[in-house]
Amino acid sequence: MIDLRLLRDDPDRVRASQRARGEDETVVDRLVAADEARRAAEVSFGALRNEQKELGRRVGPLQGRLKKAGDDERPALAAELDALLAGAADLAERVKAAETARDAADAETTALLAELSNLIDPAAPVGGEDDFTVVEEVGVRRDFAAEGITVRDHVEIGELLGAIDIERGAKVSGSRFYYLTGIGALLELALVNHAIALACGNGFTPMIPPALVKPSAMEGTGFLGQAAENVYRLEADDMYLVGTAEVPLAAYHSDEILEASSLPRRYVGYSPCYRREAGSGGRDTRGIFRVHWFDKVEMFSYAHPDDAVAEHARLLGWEREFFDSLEIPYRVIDVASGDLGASAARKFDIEAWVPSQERYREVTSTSNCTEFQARRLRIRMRDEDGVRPLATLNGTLVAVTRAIVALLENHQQADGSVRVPVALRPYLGGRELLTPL
RNA sequence: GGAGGAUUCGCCUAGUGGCCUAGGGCGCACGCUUGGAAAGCGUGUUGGGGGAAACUCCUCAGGGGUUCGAAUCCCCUAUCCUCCGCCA
Repeated sequence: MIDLRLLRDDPDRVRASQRARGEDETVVDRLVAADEARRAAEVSFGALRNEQKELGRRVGPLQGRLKKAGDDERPALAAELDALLAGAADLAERVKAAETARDAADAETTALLAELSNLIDPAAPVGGEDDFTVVEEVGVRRDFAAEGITVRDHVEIGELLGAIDIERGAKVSGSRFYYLTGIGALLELALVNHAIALACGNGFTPMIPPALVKPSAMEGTGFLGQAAENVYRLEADDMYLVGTAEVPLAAYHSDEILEASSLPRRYVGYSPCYRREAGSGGRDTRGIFRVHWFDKVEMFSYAHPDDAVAEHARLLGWEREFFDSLEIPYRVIDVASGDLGASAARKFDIEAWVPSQERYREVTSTSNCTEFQARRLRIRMRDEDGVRPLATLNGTLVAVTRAIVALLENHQQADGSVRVPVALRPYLGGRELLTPL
């Protein structure tokens, strides 16, 4: 959620942000009105409650005097007490009514506030999905024709190597499921270990987080808005399967106040990710590029808001370092405003070259959520200026299935074998080549 | 799944219907003292809402209730602990 004070002071800025996202901007005016009503209700309740407390404070002493009073003053005191209690009873009614009104106004404001997406970073390109800007292209794309190689896609290579079993994935779990088998399974472990090692070397704390979370964690990270249709919900237990370790890593410090001096706090989580892929029917149906479940190593930072932009650049830097080490050509794009998630103010994707498709495809993504998630999850920091929300950022180190797609395809050889990039060899027992069975 | 117990300001704790407007200790911060430190003494130390401010309200795990008035009494929920059962 955004800061209500900012909404009051500069509603135009919020409207502009909603517009750039292609989202409803009328919510802004409704929210301004609701906030005003809430504050008025707060004042009435506070005043009445104060009156009630003052009255209440007089009851005790009066009862004491009545107890010790002689017969002559008793009737007068008793009458006074009765009058006091009668007044208090009447006041109690009004306090209760005012409290109910206050709570209702509060709930209304909170509900509207939850609808608002994060303010976009003015630096983000404006527009829809295709309006991204290319930041940089990195690496050299192989000329397979010149090498005399007929390009196989990852499904073919995966079969040759005995690395991916899609048919049996479908048999057991349905479409968009797979087994990683043999060298494929080892490849996942190698990628994960390599990623975790890179992160740990840069001061991240490794984490194995729960992949099943309560509604509050899902809501707090902003996945129950427009993204809700892509989330698996376990009806019987009112729990959610996470689509990314970002969820448990963000909720990890919910309701906490962190010392500003301890920031940035960096965690790297390895978890399964579950996505319903509603609305993507028919897209990327072949292979393991778009699946309902995959494993992922995700970086997560809790940062000082003033440091968030720099931290975002650092996360992107580590993502790039990882794909550099895999010797896979890629480009970095600055995602356009209309394609940002509800929580993100700005987002950079790394898109790896996929030879079989002859285009770049998303393999990682890093978002600066500024204070948006932190407000929802009540994560704050304490510094000289007091207590206030901090910034959260996340970035993929490796989404295993997509990395495998890029790796197998970019490093394939004429005979269907796959060259192992140097950086990965230590994690595969020194193997330099994956060969067909 | 069953039976008990617990949950108060970072930590420990007092508190069984009205001077609890939540007390004390530890820790922490600042000050006094000191050549410097320790000790000692003093002051401060949960968050949040409203308000320009004075100030005011909320916050004793969360939610409901009883009452003129709830940390305190009642009900529900959550989490943790102990024991039993079941399972790995």
